[in-house]
Amino acid sequence: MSHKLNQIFSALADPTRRDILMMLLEDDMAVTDIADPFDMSLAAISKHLIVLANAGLIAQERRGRVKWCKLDTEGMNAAFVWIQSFGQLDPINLESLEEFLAKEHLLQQSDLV
Amino acid sequence: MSHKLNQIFSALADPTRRDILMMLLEDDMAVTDIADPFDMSLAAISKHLIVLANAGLIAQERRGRVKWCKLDTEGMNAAFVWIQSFGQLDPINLESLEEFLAKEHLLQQSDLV
DNA sequence: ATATTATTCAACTAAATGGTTGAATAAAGT
DNA sequence: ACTTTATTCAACCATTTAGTTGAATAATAT
Repeated sequence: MSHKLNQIFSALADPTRRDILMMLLEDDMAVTDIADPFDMSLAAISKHLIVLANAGLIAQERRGRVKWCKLDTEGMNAAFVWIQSFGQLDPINLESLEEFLAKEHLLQQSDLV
Repeated sequence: MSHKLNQIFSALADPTRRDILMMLLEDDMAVTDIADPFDMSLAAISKHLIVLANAGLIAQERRGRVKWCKLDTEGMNAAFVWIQSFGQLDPINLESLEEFLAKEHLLQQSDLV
């Protein structure tokens, strides 16, 4: 588990990789198209994609000669959950929010983190 | 801004540093006390703390010969906000949660992200 | 069959990272 | 004054990382 968080956070630490994730929010993309806007070799982008895939931040599927890349929520979720469980967050205090919602029976316990 | 996210995520990518942050959830601590449970030199921990401080994840204040370390929410919040703004998250859909709470007037708009 | 397109592999390089040790600094206690 | 305690600095080392280039593989198009 922890070693996956290592991979996830370290994948997110690179601005090129964060940019790629943002691009994939729009739509699934082929490797070449992802590489296009970057001032960097295709091989470099290919490596970045492998890092993202190993972290569970994207999924890749080969169709013909094209390898399609799409977001995988697993990695991002793991990061989100860790930070969330850490608490101490200004914008929304999730701990108390969860407590509140649980009390109000607005959501089932199982729906919460 | 982006360069701060680099520092934050890269700081979070190391398990020792994540452990340190968890320890600081309990209470503020001196460098030596933080180092104690780790099978690692004091100097190594000192470096980890500098990385955490540069990322805005902890704040350090020297009092006498002791340097006290405490959590700084700034870094964690920045990471949280980035992931949040990214959307696509399973466990709690914050967008709709915010909308819901706003509608219900349970929280003021200004309390939300 | 041949050329083009999509992607990765392999070998290399420069820089960053995470650790070590021993010495240095600085404050407090005796 | 001297010693102990708290922390960092400096120099070093091994490993990882992010990039490069050129060749290799594999599928599609002509």
